[in-house]
Amino acid sequence: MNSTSCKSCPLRALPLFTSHTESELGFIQAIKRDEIAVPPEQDIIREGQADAPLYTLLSGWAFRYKTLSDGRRQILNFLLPGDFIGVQQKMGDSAAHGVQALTDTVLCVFKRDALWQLHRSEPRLGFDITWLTAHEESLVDDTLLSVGRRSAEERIATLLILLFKRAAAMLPEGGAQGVAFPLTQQHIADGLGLSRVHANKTLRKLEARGLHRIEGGRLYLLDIKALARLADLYGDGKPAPRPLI
Amino acid sequence: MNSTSCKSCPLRALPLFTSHTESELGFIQAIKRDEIAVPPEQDIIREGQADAPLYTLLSGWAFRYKTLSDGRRQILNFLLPGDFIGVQQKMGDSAAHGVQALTDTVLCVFKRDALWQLHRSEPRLGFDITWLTAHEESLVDDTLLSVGRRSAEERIATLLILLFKRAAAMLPEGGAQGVAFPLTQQHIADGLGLSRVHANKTLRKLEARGLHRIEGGRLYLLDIKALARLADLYGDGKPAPRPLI
DNA sequence: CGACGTGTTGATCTCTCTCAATTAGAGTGG
DNA sequence: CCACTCTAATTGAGAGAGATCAACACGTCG
Repeated sequence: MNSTSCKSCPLRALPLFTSHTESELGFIQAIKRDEIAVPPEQDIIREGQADAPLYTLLSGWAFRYKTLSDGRRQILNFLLPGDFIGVQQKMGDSAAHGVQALTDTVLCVFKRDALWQLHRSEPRLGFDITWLTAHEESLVDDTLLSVGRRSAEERIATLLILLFKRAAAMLPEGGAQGVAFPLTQQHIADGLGLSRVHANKTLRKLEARGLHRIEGGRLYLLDIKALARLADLYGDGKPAPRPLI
Repeated sequence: MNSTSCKSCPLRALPLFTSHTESELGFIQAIKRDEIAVPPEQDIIREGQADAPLYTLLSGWAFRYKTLSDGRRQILNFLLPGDFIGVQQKMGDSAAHGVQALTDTVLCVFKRDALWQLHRSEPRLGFDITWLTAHEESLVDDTLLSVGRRSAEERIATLLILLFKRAAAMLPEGGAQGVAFPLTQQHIADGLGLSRVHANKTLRKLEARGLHRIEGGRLYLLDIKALARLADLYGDGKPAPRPLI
């Protein structure tokens, strides 16, 4: 069901994406194996799964996670269209984390050794991928800072701002009238190292203060200044100016 | 002071490192700019620093960290010889995290655009680097799981085991008679999202139970089984077998 | 209509933080 | 060799953020 051609990939229209040469596009098309749809709740990669293929998220949301044997789950980061899935595992190795669809998703499937092929014959794409990988790491870094050092209120504020920005960046532009927001409170809790109950109480507290609103599967930021102050973010997530005392 | 030649790099002797062709070694040598020594406590890269070069840690320990404007600090991961420093930041961008030396360290310095040069002319090295980057991310993933979902005892047990393994892997082989361990309790606390006081109390509790000992800057694991049970690690960090209920 | 998942809310409980004070060790200078 | 200093490690006490437990509301779905 190799339906979409890479040349007409909808993601290419987004401002985030670098332009590709004909050769690069041709190469991508050549290593693309399939295109699959995955419904919400379903695992794209199971924890410990061996030899998972390489994917690209074409549409929908997903998340990476790890669990402990007694069921405690930590969401490592959320995946939006354009993100890679499965770069982490070395060839022939098993996955150290699971990946699960959050909404209805469509994925492009690549052979596992595509990564090496790509580095060899299209070094510029290879370079892009190491950069994307490094960038995904920086998202995890941000979450680790939150979970390790921010209070529940601060964590929620941080998550709302960062997810809003990522979701808004996928939009055609225009009205900051809220973005689609498919997370349940359980996902928020698991992403921030909180209990479901406490995540709920904190969300309600911020909502009552008029900082944001989540309704009908959409997220509206009503007081970005206040949220950013809570999150200790300056500008757009640039590192904070450090007072010397 | 370009003292060490890449050909005789001490790191190459380690079993962890893949062998390189003459061409690859020559290339690395060619982009290597310098070799510098950094004393403990000193920043290798400051948070927010623009245009930091690319480094490789030749000897000693370091760590990546982020701080909030009021001083709260989270250590993202620890760096041991062979690790890369500074791949995360895009060219011309500022560093999203700081890097600080933990012991006396020696670093190889590379031009910032070495990364692209390398991808273009030595794709196999480029591939290695994306894999190394992905691997570093998986270390952060592990820590995030700890900080988000493990109790203080479990976090400490996990950290001790994982650091022990990494440090031991650098050793010539032989006696598991403990490894050099340069972290203060403050570092442990900042790496696990705990307060210094609580990290201390938890360490003492585990030590009193005979699980480990830290003495004279060395770490000894006295009851790895018990530590691994606490950490919920099976074998060597493989994902836990999931009970279906 | 009952079952189920998600969201709410209140009442405890407890793990971890903060505050404070003390001890131990390493380094310095006289 | 000994006072003096500084930092890291300890330990106890009290406070608090967030967890757990328990009910209940609401919407969806078979």
